[in-house]
Amino acid sequence: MAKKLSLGYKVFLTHSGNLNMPTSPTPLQDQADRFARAREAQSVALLEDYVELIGDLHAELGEARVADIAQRMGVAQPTATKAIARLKREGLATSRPYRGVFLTEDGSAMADRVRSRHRTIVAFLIAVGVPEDVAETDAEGIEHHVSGHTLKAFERFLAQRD
Amino acid sequence: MAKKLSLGYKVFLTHSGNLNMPTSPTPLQDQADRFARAREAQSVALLEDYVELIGDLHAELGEARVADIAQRMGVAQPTATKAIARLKREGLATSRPYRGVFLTEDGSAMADRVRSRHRTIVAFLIAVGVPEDVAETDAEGIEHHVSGHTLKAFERFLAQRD
DNA sequence: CGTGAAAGATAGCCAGTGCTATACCTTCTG
DNA sequence: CAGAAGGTATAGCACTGGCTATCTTTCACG
Ligand SMILES: [Mn+2]
Ligand SMILES: [Mn+2]
Ligand SMILES: [Mn+2]
Ligand SMILES: [Mn+2]
Repeated sequence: MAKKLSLGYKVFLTHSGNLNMPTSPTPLQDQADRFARAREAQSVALLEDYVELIGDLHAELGEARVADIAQRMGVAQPTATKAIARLKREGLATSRPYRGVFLTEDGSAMADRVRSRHRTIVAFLIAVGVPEDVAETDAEGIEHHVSGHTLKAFERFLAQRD
Repeated sequence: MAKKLSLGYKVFLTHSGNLNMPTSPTPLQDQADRFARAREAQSVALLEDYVELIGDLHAELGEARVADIAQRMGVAQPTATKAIARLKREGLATSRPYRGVFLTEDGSAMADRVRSRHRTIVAFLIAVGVPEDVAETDAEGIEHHVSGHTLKAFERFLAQRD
């Protein structure tokens, strides 16, 4: 810690902005936990995007080939292969060499969940005045950091707006 | 590519995000560009969080020590040291061994921008019905993926709501 | 003052996610 | 039905961002 100061109250230092709120100490640990959660979300983000995309490809083309996955993700083919290896390791997908990629039950469930969330967020952004293409771009990153609680709030907003 | 399908327009797909030009929809490339942008946002996210935090620490304690940075980020001290090395490499911060970390003009500007955006997003989430602590957590990840366009939409919403 | 505890730097490990180059397998086509 | 073409796997490199262990420096206090 910086200096010693009278210590003891440092435990109650609140995060950046507030300074105006009266109560809620927001201990140091809370902020660290938030960063940890964001890091965790990030580590899951790639899995989510791949799984959603593989589901899309099956729906559109009847199969998900590595080359298509790589092209749509905007990465080189070996990068996609490596990501698919991780999906398999985590029980989200299977694949037979030179044959394509398939989602497991878990992977399929994740894909549905992720796709639904993606659509809600895009619809919500458009509803608050963001142009569709911008909404689509921002949603691709935002989606991985929106909690169930926030997602519900977005859905409420969309429902009430009509 | 899987199957042959219509192809033919694939020849015109250009790499990299030229964006802004109204010509040709080419949805395939668009999606790849969106993923690329999300990846880019992620690579900047850590810098943004550190820079904002260093600014906060200077405001609260008069200095930013590595131990404080590490504690608030929820990482081990060498991890913070390594991140600070990257900040220095990118011209956002300086530091003197065993002394503390200081933001450059660029770093300071980024901190202000990032802090303002962070607050706007938290306020916006609260305004649509997300509890404060959840808003604070989700914002920590979301903030790095919100474009200027979307941020403006959030600000409009906050202004009109009253 | 001197010194020990705390802060910071450094070394080295690991996993993840990019990349290129190249070898291998399948498929299409003449 | 033999290649050629193209899709896929593999090897190997770079960089980021975690970690622990350990060494060095600073500074507060006895
Ligand atoms: Mn995404
Ligand atoms: Mn998505
Ligand atoms: Mn953040
Ligand atoms: Mn923030």
